[in-house]
Amino acid sequence: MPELPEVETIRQGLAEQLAGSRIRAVQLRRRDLRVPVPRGLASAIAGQTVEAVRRRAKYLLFDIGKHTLISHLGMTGSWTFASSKNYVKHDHLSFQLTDGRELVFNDPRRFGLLTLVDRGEEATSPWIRDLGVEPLSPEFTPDALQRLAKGRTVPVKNFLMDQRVVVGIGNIYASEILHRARIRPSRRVGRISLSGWGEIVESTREILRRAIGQGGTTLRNYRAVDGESGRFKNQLMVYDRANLPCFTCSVEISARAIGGRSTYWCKVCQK
DNA sequence: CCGGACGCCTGTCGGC
DNA sequence: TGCCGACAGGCGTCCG
Repeated sequence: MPELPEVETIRQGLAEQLAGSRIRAVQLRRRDLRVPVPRGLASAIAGQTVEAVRRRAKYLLFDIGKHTLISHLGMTGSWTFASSKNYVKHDHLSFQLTDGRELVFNDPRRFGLLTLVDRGEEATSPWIRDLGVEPLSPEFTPDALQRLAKGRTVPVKNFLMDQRVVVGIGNIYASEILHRARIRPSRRVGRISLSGWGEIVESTREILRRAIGQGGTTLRNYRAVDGESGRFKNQLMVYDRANLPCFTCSVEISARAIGGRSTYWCKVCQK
């Protein structure tokens, strides 16, 4: 579900709402997520203070006492403040804060991740270790992409979604980025010119930055910590617009599966 | 090493 | 109304 703009929006909400809060108690209601939640997770963080909430790729990193809690939202994970003490279906973990509020992790499909590492040691964990460059960092450059793409035949859309190359881009933003860059999603990466990579870098930064500014994209489940929907849905140019007119040229938007995922593009605007 | 298919799990939606 | 298949914002594993 959530890509970088959604995870970053959640991070900002958590950082505002949570920094300095003390966790009175932790309830772990289900351990069988994508990988089992460590047995000792609840006792390790109960009674501790949340000092920061950081993000790496699509992972949220909560610095709590001597530990860092690593959380991935998978397709349907969410962190929200519960308005009442009534649990709803798929509430797997909750923090009762000393000020009376309660923060809940809910994930119907259980593709999410909750695990613990020593404070600040996430970079060497198997989840984080092999991740590629942050797209909003100075290391995300046309040269770096061209070097990684050299000799490869993957479609550019799959390449942009490969978290070992560049992190945070998922199925929605991959289509949006390539539309803005005027490049077809099926183009083989080894044959894209340096100026093509330049377009991709610029488009990626622009799309992600604007999407963060709009609080992300809500298609169905996604909600920010405060329950707000992402407003970038109104600015999607191609995603979920099969057979509707391209906003640039009025030709019908094309759609087909690439890499097993729904992909949208304009066959006139994108080459 | 690379690229592509598949499975994980639950909910929803459209067609019949 | 009910059933059934397809599909959903991610990612790890397996196979050729």
